[in-house]
Amino acid sequence: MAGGISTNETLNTVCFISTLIIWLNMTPDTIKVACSNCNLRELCMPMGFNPEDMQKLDEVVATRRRVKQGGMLFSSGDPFTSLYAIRTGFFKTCVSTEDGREQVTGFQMAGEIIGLDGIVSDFHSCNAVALEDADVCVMPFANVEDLSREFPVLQRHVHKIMSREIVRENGVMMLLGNMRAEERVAAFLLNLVQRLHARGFSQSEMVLRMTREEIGSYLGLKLETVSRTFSKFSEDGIIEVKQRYVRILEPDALKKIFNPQTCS
Amino acid sequence: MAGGISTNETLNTVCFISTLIIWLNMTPDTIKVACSNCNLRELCMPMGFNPEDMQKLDEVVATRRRVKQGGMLFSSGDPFTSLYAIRTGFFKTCVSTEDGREQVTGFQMAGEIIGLDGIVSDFHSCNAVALEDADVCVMPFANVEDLSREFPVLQRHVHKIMSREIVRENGVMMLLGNMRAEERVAAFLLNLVQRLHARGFSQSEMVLRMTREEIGSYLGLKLETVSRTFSKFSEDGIIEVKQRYVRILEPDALKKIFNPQTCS
DNA sequence: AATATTCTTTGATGTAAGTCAAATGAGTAC
DNA sequence: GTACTCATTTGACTTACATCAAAGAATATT
Repeated sequence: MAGGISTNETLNTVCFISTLIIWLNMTPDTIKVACSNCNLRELCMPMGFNPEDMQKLDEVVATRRRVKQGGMLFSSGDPFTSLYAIRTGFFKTCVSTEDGREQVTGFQMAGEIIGLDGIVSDFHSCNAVALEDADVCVMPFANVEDLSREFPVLQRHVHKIMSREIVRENGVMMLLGNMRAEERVAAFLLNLVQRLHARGFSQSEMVLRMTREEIGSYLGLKLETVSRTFSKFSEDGIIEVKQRYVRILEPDALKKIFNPQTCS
Repeated sequence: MAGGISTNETLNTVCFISTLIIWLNMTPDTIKVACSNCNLRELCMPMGFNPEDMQKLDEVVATRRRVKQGGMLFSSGDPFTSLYAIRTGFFKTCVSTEDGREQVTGFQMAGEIIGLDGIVSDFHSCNAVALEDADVCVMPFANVEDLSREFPVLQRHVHKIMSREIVRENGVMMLLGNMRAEERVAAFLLNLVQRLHARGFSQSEMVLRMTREEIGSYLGLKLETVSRTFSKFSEDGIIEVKQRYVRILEPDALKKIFNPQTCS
């Protein structure tokens, strides 16, 4: 596999309306609480169900939950009960040591599943913090397991989600263990814009939802190093940066920094 | 959670005979190919089955496979078919970039499961290399999924194994992103000896199965730094090192280096 | 037993990223 | 509009670890 964060994850087309809903940040009340008519379905649920099975699948989601910016969806030590599918908003997950050092372990956006860390011990081992106002589907894990036994395609889907997280973390280990600052930052930007693009957003522009310090924590760098690397890329004409706004001017140059081999 | 690699994973007692079997490196022919009378059962299988269910569970394992030292159990790009339960031997898993940089993502020993990386894409994304002659149980993933639907306790077990791997990797991210060389090496030694102890080996002595370079790759350090850190710990009277042999003289000192808070 | 090979240790030196510090810019509360 | 606060940028300097190099052990090969 390509080292670091995968930059060629493919995804079924996400229809325009779901993009609109994300942009307009519609309140959950305006949308029926059911996977069967959720526009993010293809992101967090398996595909290829007949209508009646799809309705049974709606039982996975018990409720919705809103989390304000800065709020915690769950914290380290909380009893584990549910997985969460992000409908809108943006999260970070992080672990911390007793002496207060924090490591961001991931950034999650619409359609992604969080809470998998809690399964092994029945307690969460990391914090999930909303970096903007968010809306999640609460999926009690007991429901997930019950329905997984009934629907092999859901079972397979759950396994794939967990495996994908393992593979993603392998990539982060490669980043942290082997790559230089510029490679890490390039990989981070490419991965983020790729995931946003898969959700119907621009493939060249984005507004970062996290601080330089949070990016640095994720990448094993200090915030000053992240800032300097952004400035460097900007001076080289590879990206345009204005605070949280980032535009990728030369995607190939970024890919080349991240992985010199696969680019001409 | 404590940052880095967990150092207090508990485990049901592993009976003396399994230890003996590992030590004597008995050939698989001498042992019936069945989980129901496997001495490592409590490490890789769920507990609390009645005898008839246990026999059905034997169907998970299709065959055994031997891997010589230096041999590959699977490589990046191989089609994914099975998970593997290690019976004897010691593995490393690693990912690599096109330009040849390698990142060791884990070291696995008897009773541990490898191959989870292949589920998401139906292809393996890492290499599993035997660091000593090894013997594994081949568990076709189709069998695992079929039986998981039948036995909720197996389903839960599979989920826990995957979640455990995610949590372990979170800890490694903390190590790589936040910790200094001494902390990383201390965490590594404590984690390794703890897992060996859970398998009936000494809680203070071990013979490393990997090179300094492999340890360094796992910890995001160069082999010289690993060697120097070992020498430093040795000079400080914390450990005794003779090549691959390591004896922990002051476990509390090691714990204190890894995590200053939780020790007096 | 001799030789080659691979692994480990140790020293000398280099450097990428960290640390410290100060200025600037954005966002928010009053 | 002014005063805070918090995030970001940039510069000057430091440092932990990497790199380069060479010698010494252990293991494998002949």
